[in-house]
Amino acid sequence: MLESKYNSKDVEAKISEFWDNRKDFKAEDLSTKPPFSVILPPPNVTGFLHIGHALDHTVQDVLIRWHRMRGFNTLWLPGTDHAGIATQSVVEKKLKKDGKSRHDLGREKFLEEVWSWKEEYGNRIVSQMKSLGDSCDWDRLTFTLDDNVSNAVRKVFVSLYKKGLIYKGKRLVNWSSKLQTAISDIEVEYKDVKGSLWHLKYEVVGEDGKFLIAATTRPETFLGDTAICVHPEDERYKNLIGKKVKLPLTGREINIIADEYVDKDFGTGVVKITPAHDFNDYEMGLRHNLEQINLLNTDGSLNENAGEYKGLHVQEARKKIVSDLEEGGFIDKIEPHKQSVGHCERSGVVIEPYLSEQWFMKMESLAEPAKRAVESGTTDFIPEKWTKTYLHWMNNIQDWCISRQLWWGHRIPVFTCQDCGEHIVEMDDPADCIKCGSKNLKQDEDVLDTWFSSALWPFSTMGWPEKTETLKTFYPTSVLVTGPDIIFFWVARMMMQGLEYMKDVPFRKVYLHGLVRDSQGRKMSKSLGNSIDPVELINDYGADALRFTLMAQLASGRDLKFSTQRLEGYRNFINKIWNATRFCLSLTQEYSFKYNENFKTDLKNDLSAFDYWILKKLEITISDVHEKLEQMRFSEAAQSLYSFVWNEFCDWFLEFSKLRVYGESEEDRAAALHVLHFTLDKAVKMLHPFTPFVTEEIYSHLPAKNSESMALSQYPTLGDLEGLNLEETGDYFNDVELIKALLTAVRNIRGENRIKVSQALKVFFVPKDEKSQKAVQRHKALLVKMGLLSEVSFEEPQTFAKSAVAPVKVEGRAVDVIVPLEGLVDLDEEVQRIEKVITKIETDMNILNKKLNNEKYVANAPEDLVEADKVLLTDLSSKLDFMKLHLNRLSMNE
RNA sequence: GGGCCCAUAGCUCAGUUGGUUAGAGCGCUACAUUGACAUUGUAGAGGUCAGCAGUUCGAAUCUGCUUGGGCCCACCA
Repeated sequence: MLESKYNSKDVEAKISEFWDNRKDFKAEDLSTKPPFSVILPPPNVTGFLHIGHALDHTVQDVLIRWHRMRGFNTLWLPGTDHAGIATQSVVEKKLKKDGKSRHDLGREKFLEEVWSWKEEYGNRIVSQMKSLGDSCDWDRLTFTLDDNVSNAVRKVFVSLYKKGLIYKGKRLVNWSSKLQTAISDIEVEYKDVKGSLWHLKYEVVGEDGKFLIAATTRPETFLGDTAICVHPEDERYKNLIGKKVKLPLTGREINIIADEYVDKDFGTGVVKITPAHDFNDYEMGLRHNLEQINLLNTDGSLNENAGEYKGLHVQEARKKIVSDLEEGGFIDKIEPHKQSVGHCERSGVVIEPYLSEQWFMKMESLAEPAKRAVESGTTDFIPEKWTKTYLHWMNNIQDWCISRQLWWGHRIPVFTCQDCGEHIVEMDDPADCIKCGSKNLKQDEDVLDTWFSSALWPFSTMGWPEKTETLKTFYPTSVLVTGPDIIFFWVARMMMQGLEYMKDVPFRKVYLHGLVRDSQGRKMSKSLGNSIDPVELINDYGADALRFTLMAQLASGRDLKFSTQRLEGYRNFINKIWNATRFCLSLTQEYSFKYNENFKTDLKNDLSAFDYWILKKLEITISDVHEKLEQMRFSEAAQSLYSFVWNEFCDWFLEFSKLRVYGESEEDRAAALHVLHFTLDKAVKMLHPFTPFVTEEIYSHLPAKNSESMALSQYPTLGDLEGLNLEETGDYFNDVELIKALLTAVRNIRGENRIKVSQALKVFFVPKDEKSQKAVQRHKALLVKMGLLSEVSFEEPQTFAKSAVAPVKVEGRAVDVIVPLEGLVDLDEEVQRIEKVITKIETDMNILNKKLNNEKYVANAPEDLVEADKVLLTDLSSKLDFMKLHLNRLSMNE
């Protein structure tokens, strides 16, 4: 027997072990089944699972499990990422505690350290993914530094190099002085910062006492100025072009040049030019052939070009230089200034434009096909709005700085001849120079940006460059599930490389979900301390509850605020399913019931109308869930299942069934138990992609099971209901709806009049037509029992002066419910209740009347709509009459 | 500066192509609870769908403007 409370920990442990011992989730390279494939965005190998992963993975797992159960040959390919910067930083931090740096160890020793770190923590995230229930093909788990991936990386690098798409250049790049490496444009995060605008005075040579004033936000860079620039048409300065100015403090002379880049109307109309430390100035420097004076060391301190300021860090140097400038009278004024400053996404430090030799990838030609693929709909973005973001970036694409001054990653496979300077880029490490034959070769020290290997992920993980069966079967993948924050970093680059090397897009659809925020809508971050640990949540509430919560909250790609209250609610839902199962199983045991899977519903007994009813509801739910999942409307699919299980199956059907199961008729008991189990089985199967653990456990106890694992059983389809004779449900279905409405009406009267449930009532159900008559007669016993009534009568009462009433109408059936209240309650309550009902009816009728009196509405609206309104109006009006009559009687009686 | 998104019950949100008499969960109130479940049951209260204007027979839904909030891109020293 099952425990009365669902114990998620025990069940999850048990199911995990069950899965571990089987190979249920293996994809088949050769199969006649239709393929469905997803690559898992590889998380940082030494990282923790965070709530964003939980969402991302649940979406994928729902899709994967759903397809697997529908007979697809599914591949969910898992992997982990070496995450160059992040991982290297962690290990360096650890070394620092022992007072060591990576340079103390040397490259080889250091890499050994990182590998052992990876060995120690690399499994952590994988087991966290498993505890979430990720049904990946774990045998295919790939790490970005695995040989086959590294091989693909080298192959692509060599190929792009030979095509001339990878080149080396001395350029201004974004430099993180903390990480001491170049980073790419998209790794720079711009933030608004309050700063100052210093107006510096440059003395014009030969014009006694005349100064040009140029403003700057970074005064320390004046040491690297190699020109002063004005607009060629600026009357104020036109005559000075070609002359020289003296740099403050140092007195070094630089030219006054003219360029249209300068905005005459901004500030003084004079700009200082520092080609080695500003991107615009760099361009200008190239145009005017200016000298580039680099002031910085790699750690962000000033170098020998800064003279006496050498060794100071930028921030300190700025203070000192400003005070020196002020002292020397070189500052005209200082204004407060708000500007946006680039920060290193990873380390948070201010990015310095820094002149250095780096490797770059030309992007324009690669971007072209990637752009077209999305424009033409070969790959679709969901939601569609991200298409714009993607295309905008593609249209303005810049060359990508792919080299990083790190050790952890794919080392750039370029060998340079130390004698003749030739670059050798081949698949195998060269022994000697192809040009001069020298053996004095040296491999580039840098590694590739982590995203370089990520860009190849969809095919490198499938065995490329070999023409593997995996690639044939599963490429392109069906859908990529990820967050919109990595459209540029990852999605766009996979599109480009996939098209370049596989000649096809890497995925047919890109589903972009929102961010998981805290309950106040703030981004989760370490510094705010508002991060939610999914592992903790799984421990406290169960993986199923967490998954269902995420799915129920995930709508139309917007961000979701995570609320523990909702999580609790869905934990309760899991428990509800558990207990419904417990109930069914206890009955099975009690009555030694044997499930026959070929059972048929049959109207041998009036009570089997309920079977028709729940099966019809099941049918509706099956097609609804299918439709919603097909459209990736996860919250709606979840909602549909939730209300079917709780509000239809548990609230009504189980209750109806009790009467039948505990009744005399063995035949009816068997019928009820069959439908109970049948419906439960289908419901639980439909839930399985969302809540794999509890459903798998339940399944193992069900008599109706037809495969060892629910994960491999068949997802419910409408076909499952064929042969159950559901065609005739119409009447029975609505009969049950009527019974439900009648019970609700009685409960309503009880509730509003505060009549205790222990107080049995006599009730008059007065049917208004033959169908209602039949339905009420048939289910009299049930109405008495479930309505907790003492007696039911179908005659109009002699006097219903002191009665509560409710007219009930359902799909062509109408019954007046009359409950005598004599001696039970204060009639005022009932008067109030009736008055409220009357007001509501009147408002509704007003709206309808207004509509129907509007000739244009009647003329323009679809006929059936108008017709429905007319019927509704008639109904309301008779209802109103009934209520008014009753109200009169109640009042007369006072 | 350019672009995108959001605003619906006290809270968190659903609401597909305009046709509703605007929904759910939580919370709240009242009552109940010996045979699945207190992680429960039954019932109730609660909304001028941010504001204004427009299109339409009809607007939470479409358009424009306003207000408030969020995100992305660009980077004028």
